[in-house]
Amino acid sequence: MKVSTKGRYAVRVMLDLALHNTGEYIPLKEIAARQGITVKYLEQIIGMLNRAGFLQSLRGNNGGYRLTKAPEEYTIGSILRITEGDLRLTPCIEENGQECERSETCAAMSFWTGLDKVIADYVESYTLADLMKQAEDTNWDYYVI
Amino acid sequence: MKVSTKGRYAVRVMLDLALHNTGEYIPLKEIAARQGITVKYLEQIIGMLNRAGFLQSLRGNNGGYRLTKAPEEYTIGSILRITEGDLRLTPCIEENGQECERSETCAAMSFWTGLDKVIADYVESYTLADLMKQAEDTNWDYYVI
DNA sequence: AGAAAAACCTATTGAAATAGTAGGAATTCA
DNA sequence: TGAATTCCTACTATTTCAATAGGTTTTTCT
Repeated sequence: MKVSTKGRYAVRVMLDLALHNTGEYIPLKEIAARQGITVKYLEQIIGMLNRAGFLQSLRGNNGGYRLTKAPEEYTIGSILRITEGDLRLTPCIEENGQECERSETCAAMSFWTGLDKVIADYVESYTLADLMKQAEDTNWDYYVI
Repeated sequence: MKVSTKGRYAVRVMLDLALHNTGEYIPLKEIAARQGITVKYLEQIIGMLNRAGFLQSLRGNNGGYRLTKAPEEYTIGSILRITEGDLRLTPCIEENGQECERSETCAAMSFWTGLDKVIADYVESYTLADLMKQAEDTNWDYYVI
């Protein structure tokens, strides 16, 4: 019952791109250095974000990545869902909408679906812009973020 | 990012004990049959709940388990924590209170700790008594719970 | 006393998920 | 052409998960 490194790193990468956004493409090498994560591992993660349309990329020399939208438009939930998949803690309801066979008689069903809802509501309530604000409120740029 | 079967089964076992509570000891065999889970696997799970003081047990013929407290006194969170351990989704703060090395500069820290808090608040807000009510509101006793 | 029924204990196992590593192909720019 | 980059996908080691398994101990009933 943990968020994987992929999910956490995805948030860090997106935040890094948001904080260092100049309109130019930012090479993964720079992000990896700032974040202390290998380029190779980040390639996989940023690849998922890119294929989801969250980023624009440019190959070759001077290539890299940049955001396609304003930071306010990325909820943390949407970022996590790219790498973690569905964020539900229980398989009461599958992604295809199919319910657990016990659902008719399951007294815990509403507890679990309620739990999934508070999580979903929370992660949707935060955006990249909120995290940027957090970063700017602290002395983030004196450190390696 | 899923609650394990141990956690989910623990809730079902506790609810089963609460719904079938007569003051007598209930053998695991009965619970296992109702829940469709093997006795052997449930032994491990109920053992954890028992060692945590959530149950009274009696060995030997006519032995079994029963609750030690009133259903209102068991939060679902407390049950889940027995089998799942700490319910935090991220290792920002360890169980021993030690913080992640990045915590000083981590802009996502308050996001993650806030997420853990909404989860903790939610799971503490539900008790076994609430689930019993859910069970009784539906036609639970016509089915095998 | 003896048999049966239950809790109790802990090792083992197979499968899946996690957290990367690795090697190279394709693209772009200078 | 060469360097820097993205892009793609296979592989691997470790850990976690979900049980299974094989017993030992305790208690009650006959």
